[in-house]
Amino acid sequence: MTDIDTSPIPERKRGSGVKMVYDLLRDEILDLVLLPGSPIDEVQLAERFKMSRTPIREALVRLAGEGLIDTLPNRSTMVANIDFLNMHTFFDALVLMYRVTTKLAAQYHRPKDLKVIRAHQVEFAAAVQAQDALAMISTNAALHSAIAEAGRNTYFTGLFNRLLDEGRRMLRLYYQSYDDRLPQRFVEEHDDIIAVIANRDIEEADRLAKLHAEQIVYQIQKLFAREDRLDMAL
Amino acid sequence: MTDIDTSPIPERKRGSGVKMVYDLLRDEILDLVLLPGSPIDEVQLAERFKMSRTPIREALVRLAGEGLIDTLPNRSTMVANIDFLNMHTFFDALVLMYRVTTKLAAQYHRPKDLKVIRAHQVEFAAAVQAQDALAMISTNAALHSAIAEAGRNTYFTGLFNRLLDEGRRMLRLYYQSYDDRLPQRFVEEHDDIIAVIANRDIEEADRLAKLHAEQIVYQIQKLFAREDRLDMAL
DNA sequence: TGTATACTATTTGTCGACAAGAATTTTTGG
DNA sequence: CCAAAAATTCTTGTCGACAAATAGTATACA
Repeated sequence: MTDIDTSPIPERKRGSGVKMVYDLLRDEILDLVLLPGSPIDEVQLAERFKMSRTPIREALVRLAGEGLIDTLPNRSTMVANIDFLNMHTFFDALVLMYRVTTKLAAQYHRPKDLKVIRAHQVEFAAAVQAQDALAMISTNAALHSAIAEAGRNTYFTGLFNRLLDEGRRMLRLYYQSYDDRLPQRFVEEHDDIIAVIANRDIEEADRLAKLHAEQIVYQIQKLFAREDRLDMAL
Repeated sequence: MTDIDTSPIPERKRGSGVKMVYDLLRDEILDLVLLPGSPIDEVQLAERFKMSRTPIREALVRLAGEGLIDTLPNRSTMVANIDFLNMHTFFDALVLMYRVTTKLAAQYHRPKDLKVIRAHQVEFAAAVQAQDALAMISTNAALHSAIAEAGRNTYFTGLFNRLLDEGRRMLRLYYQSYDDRLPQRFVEEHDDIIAVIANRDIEEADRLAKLHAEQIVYQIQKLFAREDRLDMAL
């Protein structure tokens, strides 16, 4: 008697395939499992997910739309590179979105939003406590994304989430070593920001968000500068 | 001798089909040739463009990514509706992008950018002179898009262009009659804005852009209010 | 007559295959 | 031995067809 392929879960629901591939590839790109510049092979993915190339390609088109992969016509497609030369444009956009989303959250949030926001803040504090740099990045992003949601402007949340994703990718490059940690100060700043949102103090929300964002940008730049020096030493 | 199908241009270059369908559908949606809510039939499009459904679907996925069409899983796909209820979020985003892109243009523009910007302004002035409302909309969008390009921040230009597209769609709804015209004042405001950009006066660029944007928003809201009254009269 | 069920039809999601371009290797000519 | 041309391999873009899901229609039953 020969072995019969008793595939555990060969049945996929119609239409779920694209989303599964999209989500997984997206995570792998943002977590740097797939490094920037590495090629993406449709056939390989088709084999890996046990499906035809058609849904794979649809997922890739979506990712290309978000700028996570680059597609050269009739040629290879690869994970988008990180543009370190124009980093300041990223920081400009990030700071502005921090400010405007926090401001709008102070203006339009509902009681239920605060519960969600505070839950994320608890997780962020725990990550800082545990000195888990990677967890800090993701919980910080989740917290600010929740604040943006409370502002209820899809145009801003859309751009902001995109920026947070891109930031997650950049920081992964530098936090590989796990030996860095964001200062406790950020936890307190978050608490202050949440407080002014709850108080609906719009001007103060803008001011604190600006300071907070600039602190984070400064922190990142300091990190990059240190790495640059290490690179030069080699 | 029977008629032979001497199709004029049956040959399409490999890979050009998707872009062609995407561009054309995009224009038709933004120009309201395809009205919001109207269904999109893949098979019909495939026949119309004389190609298989695969490239059609790829174009549709891209359009969905930009929010121009809505896709219900396993069901119909249709042109995205315009969200009149949350119009203020659109205006918020539009005003902010007007400001920040103008500001960055004052900061980072190069001589060549000004030439392009001024050319667009000439076209806008001509449209106002000709009292061609539709041309005013598109030339105004082109002008501000060019200003944004001079600011050299892809995150902002991306969101801004998206907003301008959405605005183009909204205004088409109200400018069908061709009997409206933007005031000459906007031409002068544009001239002032271009002047401060050329002078690299960042603060003044922000101030003028804010005033200009709020004027435009006010104009649009006035237009909508009038239409609402007409609707109610029916 | 109204409602629930079965059937049909339309539309979408997926598949395997083929063909066009580009990259790579092999062959040919100097 | 090297360079240009030819052949091959490999990947992508497109196609026609099939199958699943849903909508619409007809039928059966109370």
